Amino acid sequence: MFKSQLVYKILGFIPKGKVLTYARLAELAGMPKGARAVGNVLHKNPDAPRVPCHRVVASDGRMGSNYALGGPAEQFKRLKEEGVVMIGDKVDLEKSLWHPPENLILNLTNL
DNA sequence: TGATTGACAGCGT
DNA sequence: CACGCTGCCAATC
Repeated sequence: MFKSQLVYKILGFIPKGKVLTYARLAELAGMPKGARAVGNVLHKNPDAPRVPCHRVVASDGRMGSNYALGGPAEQFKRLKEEGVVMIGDKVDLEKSLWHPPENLILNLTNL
């Protein structure tokens, strides 16, 4: 059972206009220190089309460098269109960082 | 089975 | 404030 699957699932739960950092995503996936692992998993990204990776940003609020859908500019534009608050060329994590509901966390734990 | 990789995070300089 | 080094985890070769 690959944890990546759980990561993808969580990504699917992220509402429009909100983003999640790799660290937070990793934490939700059960890897408190596995931000890198998450990145690696997404890098392979066997389910690229069904995974909104553009809603995943780094802890600084910046997006991934080797983004696969068309580059950072594309991701940036898309986030902006979704309603994500941007500060310069970064994301305002204070306002656009998704706060996952507890029931969802319990659900993930149950998985 | 073991070693290396890779879309990161955090702290120090 | 910007840049660099180290630590971590899972997936892949």
